Amino acid sequence: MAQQVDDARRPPLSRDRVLRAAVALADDAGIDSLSMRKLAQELDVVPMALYKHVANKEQLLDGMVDVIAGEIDPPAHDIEWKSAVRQRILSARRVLLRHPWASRVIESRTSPTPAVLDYMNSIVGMFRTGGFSVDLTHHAMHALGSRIWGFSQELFPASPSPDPEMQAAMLHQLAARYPYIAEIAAAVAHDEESVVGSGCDDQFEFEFALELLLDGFERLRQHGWTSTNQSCA
Amino acid sequence: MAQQVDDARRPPLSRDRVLRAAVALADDAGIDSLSMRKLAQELDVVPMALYKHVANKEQLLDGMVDVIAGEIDPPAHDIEWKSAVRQRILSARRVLLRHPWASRVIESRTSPTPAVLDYMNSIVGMFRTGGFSVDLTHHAMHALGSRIWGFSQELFPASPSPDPEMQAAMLHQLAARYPYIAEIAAAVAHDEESVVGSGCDDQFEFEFALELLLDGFERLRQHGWTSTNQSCA
DNA sequence: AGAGTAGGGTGTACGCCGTACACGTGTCAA
DNA sequence: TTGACACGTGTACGGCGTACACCCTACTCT
Repeated sequence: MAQQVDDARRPPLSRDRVLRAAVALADDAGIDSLSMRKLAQELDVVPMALYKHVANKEQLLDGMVDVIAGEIDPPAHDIEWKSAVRQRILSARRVLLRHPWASRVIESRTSPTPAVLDYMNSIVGMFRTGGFSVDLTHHAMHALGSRIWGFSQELFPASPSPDPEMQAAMLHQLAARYPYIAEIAAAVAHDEESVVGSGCDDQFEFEFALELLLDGFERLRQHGWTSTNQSCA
Repeated sequence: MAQQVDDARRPPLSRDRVLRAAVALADDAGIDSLSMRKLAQELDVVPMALYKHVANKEQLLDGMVDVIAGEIDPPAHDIEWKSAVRQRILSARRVLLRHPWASRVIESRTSPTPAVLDYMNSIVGMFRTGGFSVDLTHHAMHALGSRIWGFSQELFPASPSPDPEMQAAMLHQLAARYPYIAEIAAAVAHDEESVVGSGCDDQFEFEFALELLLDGFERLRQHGWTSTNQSCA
């Protein structure tokens, strides 16, 4: 009876509802705030109830990755391999920008889920139908690494820039010990005056590296590269 | 008095001793087993004693990264930029292979420590003295991303391969849903018969991608690439 | 010589976390 | 009617990071 009253307020749990709530919570509050207890609270349920739908927290995270993998645009057909790959990867990137926690979670996964395999399989397929050997495709996939997901490791994760004066002072201090880094920081700071934003243009950086790799792949393919007969130049 | 007896058995704590013990513990037991409590136990000390030497666990991890950054070989001089960069990065890679936990910790750091800045500064310097513009150097650094540290994101982190029969069965099942992935898996499995190891040759994969990027940088430099005048081909 | 002070190890306690386990309770099949 | 099953509940355990109050020692200053 009491449960029925509850049921009126909240639909019954399901694996899907749990996963979607988890994604929403991570989006809103950050991945560090995602605990089984908080998630349960969000769903108006006692923590242990979740364990009827996911085996443990690891599997919850796996499921969350699956959910967002499903948000990536379906693969395009009938276009040349490079555009197809780029398009798919940039779509993945858009998804990951909507879910900033996802990159860290993807990195931490220890074995791929079906949705992840589907995604990777489709990209491998693009190389293969684009005329790449199994060998070269294999190494290209490794070379792409996490870039397949549309993110690259940020070395300095966008420090919040204080007022310009402060910034100039810090730059000066930086220059004493790290002259080369300071040089770049200065150039970036200067660019900012024309472009908006508080750091590097991440999208540009990402696409720059992606094109560099794709062009490299193309060149190797044209030269009939194989791993036993290396001629990178 | 009691403390003096203790002192005979264990030297006094220091930031350095704490950090080294933390690195050793992470090496031996894995980063997941590294807790302030376990570390304190290892040092024969009460957990809170650590907090006189590191502000909190985050700073402990920062310090650990600094320790291993110090293990990277010093930069070489008087050789062309590409060899210098490659050499330094491969040295970093060797360090990281000795400390398998380090890549995950590095990724999780939120602001760079001095030793990290030193390392990055030296690599930036190699590009600059090698004739790269500030602009191109900047983007090259981003393109390298975590590869600067000698690791790349592994998408499938080396699943433990069971007996060959089992493996063949799994491959067959894989082929039904993920034909392209299976194709690669089959090729890798075949290679294994001649080469030892239970998966891809990580070192080869790493160097393949590194050379691809370095060659790409070189080509852009020769063509006088700038970010406002893009001609990647 | 005595008082004061700073540095560094200790003990206790709090509020989080993931989750094992035993227990309802509602639904449906036999 | 009875039993099985699915699923939400309640309690409890052992771990975590760390705040805070406390010593005890060594050293400085008068």
